Amino acid sequence: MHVVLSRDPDGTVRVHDGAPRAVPAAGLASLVAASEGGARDERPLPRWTWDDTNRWYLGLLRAGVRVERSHDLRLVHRILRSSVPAAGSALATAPPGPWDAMAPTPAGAVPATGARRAPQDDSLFDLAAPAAPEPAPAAGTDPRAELRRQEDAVAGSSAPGRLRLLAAGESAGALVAAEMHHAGLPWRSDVHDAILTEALGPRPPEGHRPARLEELARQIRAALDAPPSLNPDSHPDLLKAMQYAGVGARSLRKWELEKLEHPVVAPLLEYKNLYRLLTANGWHWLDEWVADGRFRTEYVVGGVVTGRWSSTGGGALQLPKGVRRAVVADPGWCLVVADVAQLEPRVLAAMAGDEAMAGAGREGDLYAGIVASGVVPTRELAKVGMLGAMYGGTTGASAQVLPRLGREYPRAIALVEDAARTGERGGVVTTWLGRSSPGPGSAWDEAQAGAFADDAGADAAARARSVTRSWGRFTRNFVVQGTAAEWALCWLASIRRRLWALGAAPGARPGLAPAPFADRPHLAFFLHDEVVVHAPLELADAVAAEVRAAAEEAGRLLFGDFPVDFPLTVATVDSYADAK
DNA sequence: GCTTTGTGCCAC
DNA sequence: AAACGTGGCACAAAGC
Repeated sequence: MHVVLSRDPDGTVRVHDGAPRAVPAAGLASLVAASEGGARDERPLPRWTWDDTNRWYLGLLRAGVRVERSHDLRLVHRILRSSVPAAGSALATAPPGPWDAMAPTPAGAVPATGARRAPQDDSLFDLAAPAAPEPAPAAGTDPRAELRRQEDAVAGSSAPGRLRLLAAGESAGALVAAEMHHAGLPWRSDVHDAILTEALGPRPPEGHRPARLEELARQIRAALDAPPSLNPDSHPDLLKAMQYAGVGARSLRKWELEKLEHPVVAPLLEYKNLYRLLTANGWHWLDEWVADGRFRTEYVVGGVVTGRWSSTGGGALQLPKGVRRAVVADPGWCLVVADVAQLEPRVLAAMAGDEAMAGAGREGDLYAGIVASGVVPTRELAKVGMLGAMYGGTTGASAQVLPRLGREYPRAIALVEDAARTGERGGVVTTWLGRSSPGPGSAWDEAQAGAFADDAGADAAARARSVTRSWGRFTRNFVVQGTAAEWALCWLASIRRRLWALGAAPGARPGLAPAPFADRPHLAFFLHDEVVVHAPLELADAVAAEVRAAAEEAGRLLFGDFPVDFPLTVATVDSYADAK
């Protein structure tokens, strides 16, 4: 079942399964493709087991080869290393080793794996450029030995079933991340340029402000009676000028400026807004991150402590709503955009076994369900109340409704309160599937020590209290955000498998995506509780149905028969901006 | 000159 | 309303 891949120093690949063998690097893609193609016989497909998904899989994808299942030793090691359910294992108790030090392989460091080369790759130009060498695995990392340690740690843990699911989900997530990097997010540079030009004026020469910003800078100076030398990009200078003009702002934050009444506020807010567009997603961004009609970022699986993904490159997880108009499906294709409604409170309800809260989400909108139960008068209060419960809010409306939520949903609220108390005590909390939080670290220790020192004053005690509560908010949120991330991993894994099973639509027009996705629906974007699938138009309805089925499957995988729903909003659109 | 820190805003 | 979780990123200012 597990087929472990390793690489000799000379690049030769060793394949460890029933019949261990060595293959030249150039032969790997065809070997993997042959194993994946053998689905017609009864044997299950191999679980490709490697030190790092990017290192192996990106090359395979560039050779047009997809795999069904994998096991990412680096990612699973990280989880098991600190997982409380596996705390007694040899893996968890060993001194730090090379698997702990391993960083993810950057996509740029991975060359295409041999075989199935596209014709244009054989050009003289290509021959003149030597292929990049394969990135070397870390010294002292024997993948077979590590796999055994991981299997032992899981089998001997207090929750083998859950940890096994987490390992499979994390590994599948790594496949999805590599595939989304490979396929890219469809991006229309011309549309993006039109958005920028409409808002800012035409692209200015390097080092110059766009016309609209220049005009707003002029208005800002006029409103402040400031000299032409005033640069609105300089916070200290601008604040000084505003003070001089008696504006009364303590900072340049948007929400603070919005409270003021002064002629400078309107042009300044618009300036900040457009300046942000220019610097974060302007022409430079377009030049750097979009090529051949695709935006390619690097997803970092488990890049957030809670298990959420992060990304590096282009700020992919912060794409402003305003530029999503540039995300447009290829001709003859569409985007199926799906997001989960109120994922985190639903996950909380299921973890806590809180049937009342799960029931509030039965008809769709969970916050509306809370209102319908008579707990709070408005949807807005239900929402801020639940968010406050999960984030640790202590002020305002959120704190006001918390007691009523606690009375109606004692199990759910107790779960997050317990997680907070554990964190405040310096303890570790664990998600539903077994990812544990880091310890509080030296800042927490030092704060407590400070409060007990002989010369401790009121401020030291206050600081200790603040650090303590802050860590409690972290662990409170960790269990919910982390379990939501686990649900999302299972959702993604299921979507990925189902999309491939749909196959190519007969007669569909090929898109611009590279093999193996040129004629198949594929995941193109993922944002915590939201996915974008790029699909041939003919398959839009089928894709939507599979994405919904995948959400049901994810709920069952995590929470079995517990009656909790994960309803989706699904939209089939030409542009991402048209979803919801 | 360089790197680090602070500010502020975007996403969920 | 602006305190209440997780991040990435760009820029200017501060520090070396």
